[in-house]
Amino acid sequence: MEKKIEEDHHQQQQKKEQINSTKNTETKIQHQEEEQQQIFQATSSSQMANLDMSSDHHHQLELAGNNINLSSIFDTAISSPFPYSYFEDHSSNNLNPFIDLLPQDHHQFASSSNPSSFSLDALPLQNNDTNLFYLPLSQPSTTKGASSEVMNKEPASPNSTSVSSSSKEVVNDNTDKDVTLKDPEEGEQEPKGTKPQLKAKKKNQKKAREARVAFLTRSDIDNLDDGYRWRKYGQKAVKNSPYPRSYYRCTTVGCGVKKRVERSSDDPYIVMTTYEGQHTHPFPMTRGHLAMLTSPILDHGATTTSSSSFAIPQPRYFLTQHHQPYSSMYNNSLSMINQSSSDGTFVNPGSSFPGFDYDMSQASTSTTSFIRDHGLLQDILPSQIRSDTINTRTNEEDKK
DNA sequence: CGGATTTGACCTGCGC
DNA sequence: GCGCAGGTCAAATCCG
Repeated sequence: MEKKIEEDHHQQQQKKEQINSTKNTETKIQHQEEEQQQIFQATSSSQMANLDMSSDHHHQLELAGNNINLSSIFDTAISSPFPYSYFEDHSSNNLNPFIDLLPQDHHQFASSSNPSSFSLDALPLQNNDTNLFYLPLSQPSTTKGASSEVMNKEPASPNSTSVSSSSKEVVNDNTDKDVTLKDPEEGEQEPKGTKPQLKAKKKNQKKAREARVAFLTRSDIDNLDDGYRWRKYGQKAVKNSPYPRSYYRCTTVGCGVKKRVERSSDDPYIVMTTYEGQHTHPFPMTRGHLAMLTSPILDHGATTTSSSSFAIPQPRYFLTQHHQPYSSMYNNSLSMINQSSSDGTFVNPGSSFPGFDYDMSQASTSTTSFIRDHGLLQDILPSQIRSDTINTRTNEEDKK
């Protein structure tokens, strides 16, 4: 076992070195662009990337319409192109089909005539037949240990809520396989029954999979701090991947939210975090989590009263390295795909954003409240941005 | 000592 | 029916 871990680690190191050497040049150019700190203004949102879940065999990401405006998907302040994208295989069979898509040719995007208008219209849909969704993403940092870059960006405007805004509503998927979520009311409080009892219960239980949200994060750290407390309850080797998948549950009593964390086999820098379910409790934010909430920070004064905001999983590095340069912090890009039900519909995060539902309605305003606290945030954000966001208070803050 | 993590066993669903 | 892979359980272990 230990031997295997060592081998895996060695492989990882080798991969990283490869990455370092091959991307070094691109990264330099990237940094120059990043220094400009181009913030992409969010625009309208009415479309959403849609994972076609009508079949477990589908490994396709559909676009809810042909003219997807990327900002309507991510609705985020984007300071650099995305080098990677992530589409979770809803069948949970294999992430690799999506991982295979990760490294993208982002030249086309980079050469877009208007760097500040980040639209999917300009993005190559390299496979029209399957409606594969390609997002050019930013370059990775390459320094081991200090390269906890979050690729995810929070939506700049909750109004358009990144991953949201579908014309379709989520429906319970009773036909989907895997995952049977406990009733949040039962949650972890439920006394464990005997195995036959559990078995019977599982049999009788209608399986309704919660929508999922997947984050793609560039980090050396597996366990990204998203502000919630998680307890690891399992780990499994993933087929065709040297990296295991870890399973976590929210430790809050009665909250049945789960998350899976795994590292891309193709790019060991990439950590895929998939959330499932909705928190039934307030966001347990602490000072240290200020850094996670980039949405209002980047919100350019846009209203923060709409339905969605969420906590992006962040490497702990960011939560502890308070002097992380702003540029590097926001150079990172986001890839977040809302998961749909197996019937092909997809979630409107505005109303039910898995794992973040509570936050959506609260954090969208509450996050700004935390910005009033200039404590850690001061170390992270430029004063200009802070000043844009410190004017609102929320009920949640008042509670504290 | 209590909570968190590890890890092998077990369960379930799916494809062949 | 069998094998495989994903997901979960729970006892053992670790750790602060």
